[in-house]
Amino acid sequence: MCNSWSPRHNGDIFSGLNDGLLSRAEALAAVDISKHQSGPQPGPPLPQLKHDMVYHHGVGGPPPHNTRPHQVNAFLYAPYLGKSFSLPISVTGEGWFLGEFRGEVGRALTFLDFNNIFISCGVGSTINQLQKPFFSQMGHHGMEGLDMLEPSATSMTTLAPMGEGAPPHHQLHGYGAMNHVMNHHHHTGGLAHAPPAHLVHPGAALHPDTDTDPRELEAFAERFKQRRIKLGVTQADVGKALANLKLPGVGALSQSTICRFESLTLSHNNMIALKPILQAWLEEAEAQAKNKRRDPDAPSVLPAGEKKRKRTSIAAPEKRSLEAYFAVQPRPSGEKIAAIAEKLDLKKNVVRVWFCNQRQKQKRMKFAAQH
DNA sequence: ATGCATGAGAC
DNA sequence: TCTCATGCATA
Repeated sequence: MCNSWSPRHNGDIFSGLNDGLLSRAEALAAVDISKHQSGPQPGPPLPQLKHDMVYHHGVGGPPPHNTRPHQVNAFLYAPYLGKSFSLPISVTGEGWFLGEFRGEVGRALTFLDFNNIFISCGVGSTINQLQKPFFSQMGHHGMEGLDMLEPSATSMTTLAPMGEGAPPHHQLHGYGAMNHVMNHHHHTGGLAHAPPAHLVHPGAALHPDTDTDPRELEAFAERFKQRRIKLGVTQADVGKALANLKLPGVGALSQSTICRFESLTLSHNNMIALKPILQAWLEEAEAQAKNKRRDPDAPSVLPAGEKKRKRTSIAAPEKRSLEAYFAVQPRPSGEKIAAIAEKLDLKKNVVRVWFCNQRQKQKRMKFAAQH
């Protein structure tokens, strides 16, 4: 297949682009036809490919037809992210669209969309044909105008992820460096930090290395869930029961938190702080179960419904734009947040909170990724 | 299970 | 104004 694509040598793809194109293009996609090695190309640094990507190019099949889409494995380079990706794209006479859209790649691409980027295919005869915005064929409204929100376009060719002088922030150190920062109290349960060792259940491990080890936490979380289920207790039940443990400074928790603990979607520090508490509950619960002593449950009187919080829902197109911008600048200034909010017709606070939550999520993901 | 929100405390 | 631990509401 792909005959009409006369596979040119990949090595020249980047250097072959003229300055005009380079200055404007924020991402380059070089079609990596099956015969080609899908590995890094000379020129920009080429990070490893994400493992969560799926490679399924329809190569080897019938020759390309103008009207029938065919898939090729594209090599995409996103300068802003300083990363490269390889992914399958479908090509038609009209243009092309993604074959995969998720994870980091998805973000990179929405990022491209956000900036109204044009992807260039490294195959001579079809470059023009492929120079179309990703989403113009996906029913996505254009993002024209948002470019004004972008960080200085001059550094666009920089390979390192950048963004309006955002400080290094040492966040790459993951949670290791944050273990000492977990010292603030909290309004809800006072669980913000790990309880003093002497308050921890006797059976709890006290050795830092043991309590802190991500793998140990993971193992415990799984054990916890299984035993919890065996006890016939729901996540919400556990949360409430925690208050009955009478551990100093330990109050109830929500189903959300218990769920997140079990699914390891809390921050590392949070996991460490909660582990001994949940472990204490688990052991107590199993002890009571053994004694055949079941609590008739508490009355739990719902304090007359009042302030019903309303959860705003951000529509997919807007969300893609936010993700796009996030990929470029995870920490936009207040002004930019306002600008983004206006462009997307969202409340500024909604946008601000979205970025906050996104950062939290990203931290978790990064941590999980390296463990 | 997860998206959006809140609030205390740290910058 | 941000981070972080959490929670409410909902898909």
